[in-house]
Amino acid sequence: MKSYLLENTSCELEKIIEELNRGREFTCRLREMIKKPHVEDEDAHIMLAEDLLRKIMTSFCVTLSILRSSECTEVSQVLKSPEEYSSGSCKTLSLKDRRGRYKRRRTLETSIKETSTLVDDGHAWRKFGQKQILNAKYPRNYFRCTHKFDQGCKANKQVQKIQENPPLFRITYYGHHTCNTFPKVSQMICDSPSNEDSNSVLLNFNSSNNNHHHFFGYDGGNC
DNA sequence: GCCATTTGACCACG
DNA sequence: CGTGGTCAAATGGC
Repeated sequence: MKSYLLENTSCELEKIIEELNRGREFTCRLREMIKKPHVEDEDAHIMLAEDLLRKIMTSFCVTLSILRSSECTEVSQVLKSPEEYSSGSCKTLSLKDRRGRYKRRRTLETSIKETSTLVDDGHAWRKFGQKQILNAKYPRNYFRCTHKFDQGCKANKQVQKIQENPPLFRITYYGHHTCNTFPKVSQMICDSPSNEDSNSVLLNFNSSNNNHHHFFGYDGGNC
């Protein structure tokens, strides 16, 4: 268990260094561009510079995301594997016994949005739970990033219907996306009123809901 | 057969 | 001890 934590931490450190190096590289290139007094195609030159700027911002963004989300408690979540359970202090528990064994994350939301339309926010979410909440009319739905396990992305969100007429949903985001999967450019096909059932439509969210920073229309999904 | 969702079980936390 | 967050077997859809 402890070794898992260490491995993951050093892995994150590597990621951070890699990302910072990338940022430095882009910055160097941008500097070279700025140095050039005259260029043939000025428009292309500007576009290239903006592209580099975007990449630099992305680099910062990714680095910060990793740093922000690298608490040990969350790390242990990501790495919960069968081997982890069967080794070390965990005795030979039956599969059934393992249910619900986890470290609870900090209850520090990244952002809260309220919306009347549930449309795609560009990220791939995987529903992992639904819960009836005390004094709440509608159940709360729990989602994690699809890339939680393959890329260790720690982004989570909860979606809960607050009222029916007019429909209102509260979306609470936890953590930032550290996965490298770029969100698709959302088509913003809002208002699909046929989607009445919150249980079945919750994978489609509004891109205006996202909690991401926008840098020059940056199309990356890492922040 | 694979992958996503559903749903009851399990457990951390206040 | 109650509530809410997460796990994972069962189920469903493709």
